[in-house]
Amino acid sequence: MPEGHTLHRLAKNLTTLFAGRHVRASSPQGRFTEAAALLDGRLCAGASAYGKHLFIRFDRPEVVHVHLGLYGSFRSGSQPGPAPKGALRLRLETAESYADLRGATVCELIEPEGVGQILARLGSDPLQRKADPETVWTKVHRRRTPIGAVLMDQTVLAGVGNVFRAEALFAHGIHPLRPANTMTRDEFDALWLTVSIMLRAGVRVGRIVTTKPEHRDRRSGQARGEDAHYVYRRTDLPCRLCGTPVRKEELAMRNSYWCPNCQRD
DNA sequence: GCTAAATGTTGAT
DNA sequence: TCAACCTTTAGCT
Repeated sequence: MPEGHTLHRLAKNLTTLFAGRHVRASSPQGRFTEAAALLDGRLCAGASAYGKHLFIRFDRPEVVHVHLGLYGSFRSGSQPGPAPKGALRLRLETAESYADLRGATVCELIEPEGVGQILARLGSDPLQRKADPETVWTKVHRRRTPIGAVLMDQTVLAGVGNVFRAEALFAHGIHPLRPANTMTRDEFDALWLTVSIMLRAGVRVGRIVTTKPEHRDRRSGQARGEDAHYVYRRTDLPCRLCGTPVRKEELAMRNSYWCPNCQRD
C-alpha cells in the first residue's frame, strides 16, 4: 500500500530488473492486452517515479503510466513466477525475473507529452533531487484550508499520503485542522524537512517507520504495524509521549489521527 | 472462515 | 457526493 516512498522504491527495482533487457509483456486479465502486445519483446529503458506516479520506458516513444491507488501492487521475483491468476493487469518478465501488477487505479500507455502533462499538475516531490519547497510554501501560506488537507493535496506536494500526514504533523505538534495560512515560515520549513526525511527513510527501509526505538511498545526486533507509528491508526490508544488517547476524524476524505494534547494548534 | 477497512485517485451523477 | 478499482490484512468468530 503505497505512498511516495513505495513508488520510488519500485522504480529502482524495476530498473534493476529490466533496464537494458528485452522484456516480455502480457495482460492475463485482458485490460491491458493491446498495449502489452505493443511492448512485448521491446528493450526496456527503465522506470522512474514522481510523487505516487510510476513511469516505465521502452525503446519506443510511448510510456507506461501506473498509479497504484489504494491497493494496487507491483510484485517481483525470480523465475519461474507463479501461474497467472485473478486480475493480473500486467506481467513483465525476462528469463530471470518477473513483475506482476494488480489492482492499480491507472495502468495506461501514454504519449511522451502525456508525462509532462501529469508532472505539470503535481506539486513538488520531496524525493526529487531538485525538489523545490518555495512553490509549496507559496501555496501553503495562501490557503485557509486545514494543513492536514493541504499536505495530502498532490497538486501542492507530491508523494505524501495519510500515514506521512499524520506522523509529520505529530512530529511538530501541529493540529491537522489548523488553517494552512497560519503556518509560519519556520514551521513550514521544519515540516518540509521532516516529510523529506520520512520519505527517504521509507525508500530505504521499504516501510513507513516513524517511531524512535525508545517509543515503541516492544523493544526487540523491527517495528511493525501500529508499533511503527505515533498516531496513525492508534485511535483511543494512549499517545506514546503523553498518554492522552489518540483521536480520529475524517479530513480530506481520509481518517486523520492526532494527539489532542501534543497537537494543540 | 468471514468481514470491514486500508498508505488513493478517477470519473459518473 | 459517491461508486469503482478488486488486493491484503487485521480483527473478529
